[in-house]
This record gives sequence, structure tokens and C-alpha cells, in this order.
Amino acid sequence: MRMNEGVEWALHCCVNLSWIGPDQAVTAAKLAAFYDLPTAYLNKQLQALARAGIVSSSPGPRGGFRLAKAPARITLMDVVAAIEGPEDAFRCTEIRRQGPHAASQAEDPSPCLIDEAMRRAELAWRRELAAQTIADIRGKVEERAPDFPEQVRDWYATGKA
Amino acid sequence: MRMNEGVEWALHCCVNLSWIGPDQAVTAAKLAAFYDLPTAYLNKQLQALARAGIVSSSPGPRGGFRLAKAPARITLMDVVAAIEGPEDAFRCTEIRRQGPHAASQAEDPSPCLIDEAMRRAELAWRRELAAQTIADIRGKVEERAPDFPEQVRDWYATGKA
DNA sequence: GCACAGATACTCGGATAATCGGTGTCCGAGTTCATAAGG
DNA sequence: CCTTATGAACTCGGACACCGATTATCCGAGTATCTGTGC
Repeated sequence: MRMNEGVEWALHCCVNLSWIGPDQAVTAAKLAAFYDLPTAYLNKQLQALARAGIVSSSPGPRGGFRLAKAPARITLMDVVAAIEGPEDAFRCTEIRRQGPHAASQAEDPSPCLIDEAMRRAELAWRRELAAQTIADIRGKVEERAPDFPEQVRDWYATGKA
Repeated sequence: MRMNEGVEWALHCCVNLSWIGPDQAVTAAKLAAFYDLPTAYLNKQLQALARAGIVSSSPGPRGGFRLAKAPARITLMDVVAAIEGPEDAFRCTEIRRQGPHAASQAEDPSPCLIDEAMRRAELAWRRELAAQTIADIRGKVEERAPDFPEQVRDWYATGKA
């Protein structure tokens, strides 16, 4: 079980976009260059964020991506769901209904208890993700490195470190 | 992000093995036939369980698999870790150390805050999995269908539903 | 000087290949049991 | 009749193909800007 690498990229990009602010758009190429990522592939992930309403995209010159909501309203769960899709990691295939006992179990309406247990665990995971926002991450970074946001803004504006 | 299908198989097999008891071994072929699963591939999953010390395996005639520990001492976390491996789903690749800012971040010993947040969520998931045992599942099934364990034992003994 | 039409350059967006892990399968090493010979 | 050596059948165990999803890439549709012309 491995999570898409795009999730990590998307989260970092969201934090960076929160420093840029919603007034100007940043191109996928710039966002990719910041971390030496493949531009076209990062673009694909940003499209997923746009479809989920996390960022908004503008075409043409001066176009690019910007946050579509306040950072405090974007949870990690939102970003993960946007990239990974809404489906659970564990998917019950109802094997209890297969094999020699299919007949005796076919009409049983009660849910698979193993599925229930796994869902309970994933729910806890989702809860924890939903409790953390992009603003939280940003705040903690600023606590540790107060002048980092300014450096980021400068780099995106001038292209020079 | 999709979990191995083998996890579902392994959990169901562990519950079944808990009904059989540790006195007799069950072959991978029998366990597979119970749910119409591919025998050789299920065998692969059972090997993983054996390496993790969850089941013990015996070769030769009258050989097979049996639970190596009391069902109350086998958590869902144990089974998931045995099949999926011990690594986290989210793996921080430290992209903050790449690109133009590599130099300024190279010596920063503080952990990646995004990685921390994701780990916190996975920890909650692990906690929930570790809180449920095979014995718990078995107990709930027996509550709902008191004569199901007997049916299972009979099928494994005679091969007839 | 100002408005406007055209061309241009730049951006996202979805459609298209390459690569890796998960899925599925196979045959060999090792062990147990049954058998038969010998004492 | 009991012991022992032999053979055979059965099991797990790891090594070998196959497939789908993730990763990576490319070119086209659309738009804001810039330029040049006419008034």
C-alpha cells in the first residue's frame, strides 16, 4: 500500500500558494521548479486539485493556479481525497459470498465484520487528516522560520534564491 | 492508494483457523477452496503470515497452517503489517531539500511538518487496527450466527457443506 | 493621442506512452506416512 | 509379532511470467497581452 507521490507535491504546493496569496496566479512550471519536479506531471495533480475546488486555474499569459479557498478551510483530507480519489484503501470483495458457502450466506444482509473493522480504522485516519488544515501547517513553518515566507515570495516573484 | 487484496484473504483465513483450533493444520488448498481463491497466491500470503509469526506452517502430509498465537493476541494491525509490510503509506521524499532552496534547507534538522501531519493520521489508523483482534471478530460472528463455527469445522473436516 | 483589430505568445487540459509493484502461476526441497522385508 | 529400512505421496517455499495502475510526457484549445494601424 503506497500513497501517490502527488499527494506530497500537492500539499507542499498548497502551502506555498498560501504564502503567495490569492491575488496572483503561479504557473505549474514555477511550482515544479521550486522543488525540481516534472512540470507536466505536477500539472496533472494541480488539475485534480482544481476539479476538487481547492485551487482555481486561469489559462493564458499571467495565468496559472491560486488557492480557491482560505488556507484554514483546506484540510489535508481534502487534498488527499482530490489526488487519491474518494475510495477507501481497503475494499471488501465479499469473499464470504464465494465458494461452497455462497448459498448459505447469499441472503445475509448483515455487513462483513472484517470490512466494518477496517472501515473504522480508516475513519480514524480520515478524522485526523480532516483535523489539520493548510493554515495549520503554514503557521507551524512560520513559527520555526519567520523569514521563510518572504524568501518564498521573493523566489516566485524574481526567480532568484 | 489501494490495499493488497491479500489482507482481506488473510483476515478471513485467520478467523477460520481460530475456529479450527491449533491442534490440526489446514492446507492452503483447503483455505483457498473455502472462498474460491487462487491457491498458489493465497499460499504466498500465508507465507507472509508465517514469517510474521502469526501462523506456523508444517510441510508434508498432514501439514498445512495453524495459528501460532491465541486469537486474542493477534491484532488486525499484525496481519496488515505482515501482508503490506511495515512501511507507511505516505513516504516523505524530502522534496523541500530539492531545487533552488536545497542549500538553505540542507542543514535544517527539523522534521518535515507535512510528513509529521501525515504520520499522525497513520498513527491513528494503526491504533484503531491494533485495538481489534481476531478474537473480537470471531466473537461478533458467533454472536450473530451461533452455529456458523460448527459448519466451518465440519466443512474443513469433511469437505462437504 | 486614442480606439480597435489582428497576431502572438503563453497557459492549462486532456489524450498518449513507459515503468513499477501487485497478481497469478509454477516446479523443487523437505517431511511424514504407509509399506514391506527382516529378525 | 516387532523393528527397521525403503519408497511414495503430499506439503510448503521460493523463483518465474503477466497485468494494471502509477508515473511521465506531449501536443492542442483557449485566452490575455502586445503591436500596429486607422481615425
